[in-house]
Amino acid sequence: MLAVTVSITAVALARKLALLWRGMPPSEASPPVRMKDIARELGLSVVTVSKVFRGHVDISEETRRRVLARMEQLNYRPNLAARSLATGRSYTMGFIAPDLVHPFFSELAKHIAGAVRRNGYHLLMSSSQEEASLEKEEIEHLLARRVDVLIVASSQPDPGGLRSVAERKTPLILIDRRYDRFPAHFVGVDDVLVGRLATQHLLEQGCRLIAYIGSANASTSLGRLAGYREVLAGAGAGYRPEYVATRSHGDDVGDETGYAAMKSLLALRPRPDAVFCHNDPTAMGAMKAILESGLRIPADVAVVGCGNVRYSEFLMVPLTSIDQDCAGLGKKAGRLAIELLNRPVKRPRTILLQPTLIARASSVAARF
Amino acid sequence: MLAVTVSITAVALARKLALLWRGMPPSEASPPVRMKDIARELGLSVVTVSKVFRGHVDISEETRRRVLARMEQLNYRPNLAARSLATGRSYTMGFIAPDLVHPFFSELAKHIAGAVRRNGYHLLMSSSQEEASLEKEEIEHLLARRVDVLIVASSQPDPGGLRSVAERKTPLILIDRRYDRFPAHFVGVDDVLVGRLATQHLLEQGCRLIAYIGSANASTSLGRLAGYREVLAGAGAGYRPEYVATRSHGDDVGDETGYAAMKSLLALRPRPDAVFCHNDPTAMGAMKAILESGLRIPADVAVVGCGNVRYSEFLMVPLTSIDQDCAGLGKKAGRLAIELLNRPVKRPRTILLQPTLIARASSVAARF
DNA sequence: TTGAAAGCGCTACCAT
DNA sequence: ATGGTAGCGCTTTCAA
Repeated sequence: MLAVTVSITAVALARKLALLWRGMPPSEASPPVRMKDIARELGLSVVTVSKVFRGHVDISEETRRRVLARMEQLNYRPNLAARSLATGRSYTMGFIAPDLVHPFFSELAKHIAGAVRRNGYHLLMSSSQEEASLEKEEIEHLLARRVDVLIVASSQPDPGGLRSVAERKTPLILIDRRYDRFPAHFVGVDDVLVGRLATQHLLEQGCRLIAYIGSANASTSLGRLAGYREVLAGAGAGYRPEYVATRSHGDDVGDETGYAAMKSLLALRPRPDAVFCHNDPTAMGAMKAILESGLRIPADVAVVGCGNVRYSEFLMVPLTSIDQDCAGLGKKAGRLAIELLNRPVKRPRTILLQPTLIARASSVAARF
Repeated sequence: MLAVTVSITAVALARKLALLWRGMPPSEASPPVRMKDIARELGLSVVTVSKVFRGHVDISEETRRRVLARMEQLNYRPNLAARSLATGRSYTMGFIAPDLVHPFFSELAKHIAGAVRRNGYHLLMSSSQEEASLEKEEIEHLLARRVDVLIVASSQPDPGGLRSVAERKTPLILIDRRYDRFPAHFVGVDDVLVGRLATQHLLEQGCRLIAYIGSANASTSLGRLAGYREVLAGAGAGYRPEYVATRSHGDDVGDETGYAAMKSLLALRPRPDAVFCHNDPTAMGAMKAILESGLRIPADVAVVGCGNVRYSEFLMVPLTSIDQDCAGLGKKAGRLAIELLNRPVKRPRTILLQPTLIARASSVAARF
């Protein structure tokens, strides 16, 4: 009997080694270790093993040691599907952005992920391509996956589409873009201030005919527009509706939108001598349009963007931009998310970070 | 009895409406609908409901209709944790890249996600920050989550770190970066050809002293270097080791690496009259260094990057770059991943796409 | 300090 | 065509 066992084992081992030798994985990998396996080996119950794993206190030091040691050896990893089913938590958060290739949102994703990582949380990310319907679909998809928290930089024109989420028990955190009087947590910057900073800066550079390129979809764009108008009004510089370009079509490609919008603005008389763009990709497109028209930046037209995206300084003309502290936003959102897992659902919290202007060549001393 | 029931329902409804009215979510959302609920309502068994949901054939048209109708009404969503536990699949794939803010990789992620989306798959994404140890950690993390497929743009200096993955049953797809004689699927471009295209192009522009900036970590960089050397040798243009800069430290910030490397290269005599950078962020850094030194692009130094990243044309000087068909890579990888879910594990497949050169101002007619 | 039992929601297998 | 039974691997509750 023993001989037979040995010989079978030997054959199996030989086969395995042969496969490894040829650089191939074994045809049948050993199935993952389960608590049951460890329990049986150590003559304990599954419950005890589970308790040790979760750091429960009513376990003797001796037992704990043995279990942990064995887990280490076998490289035990809990089956999260099983755990999810039992606990009702997925240890997963959803993050939806209009465009994950836009450096602002990918940077955001990176920092959120970093903030929740230590708590064993992973991010399921989706891109809505700046389309409200796709966003709704993705929200449903993530909700079906039972994400524990949903973080959304929303593309909904109004909060109606998010209403159904708010009605479920999954906590919802809006980031960057928000809706007034909508019962969800919010992490972002003061967009009106963003608009003020940018416009004020352009005025200080001597610009007088300041245009704005925004998007009709995004709340951020509206806030920035408000700040822009406010400062213009205060300066007596006059607000001209024709200097404001806000497209409503889904622009997950801000650069193209910015290019087209700037082309139109440049055709106006008097021609604008500055443009404030509601995000950096849009500003890139605008800069391209300006240079193509044979005009100089900032001498003929000064440009200010927003987001202070990673590659801003490598653009045609280094881009002045409003920094939104992307890293800060991500971290705050991540921390808030973790907090919401345990705390009872309190009233919506709003976290606002301060935007700051980073001056670069695209605007500095435009008129001098 | 009926009266009582009605009154309870009415009270509950009123409470719910009151809450909605105030714009707040109901304090306790109704728990998700389960197959059990639908089965009970319709006087069927859970099994039948399950079969309908999964499009099984042995179901009467009548039953199917009723079940689907009810599911629609109740907006039924399966509990994926339960399904995972029962099937052993997570309906999730892992994607690890050196840097998800790098537009090349975020674009890749976007297309992979798009390709697997219709199959009900979501992507768990992680960034390894170009560090081998972090990558290993993330791999373990994703494996613990039982992702069904793992797609990795690896930062390992050698495949040793991936060996343990290859030995498990989770299919592994390497993307962009690969290792010779390593038993994993691969989707990428022919990197030697990339190097040839870039170098050949620069020679054709009249450049003779062509430098290379790469990374010691990435297989891609080595392949491109090989192509570069090959062409230089063939042209009798001579290969000068001092013109090759490959840093080994983790450069998830290619732009800084490129900047520093270019600074050194510019100090050489004779000074290079062209530089081929193994990716676009590196090229951005290099361009900055060149312009800062008061030199012109391409007249003094021509630049070619690789990746043809979304914003390449908006840079200081529109950047000539080797396009790797990012969208194609993503789609191919996604399709392969789906295929691997069902097919038995066959021998590693290699999918190579053709790179193409996109000429822009940073290199064109450099010497004329 | 330990563990038996029950159950999370779904699917696989095999009867009927 | 339909459904009963038996899990999947883990946590929760409560008894020992």
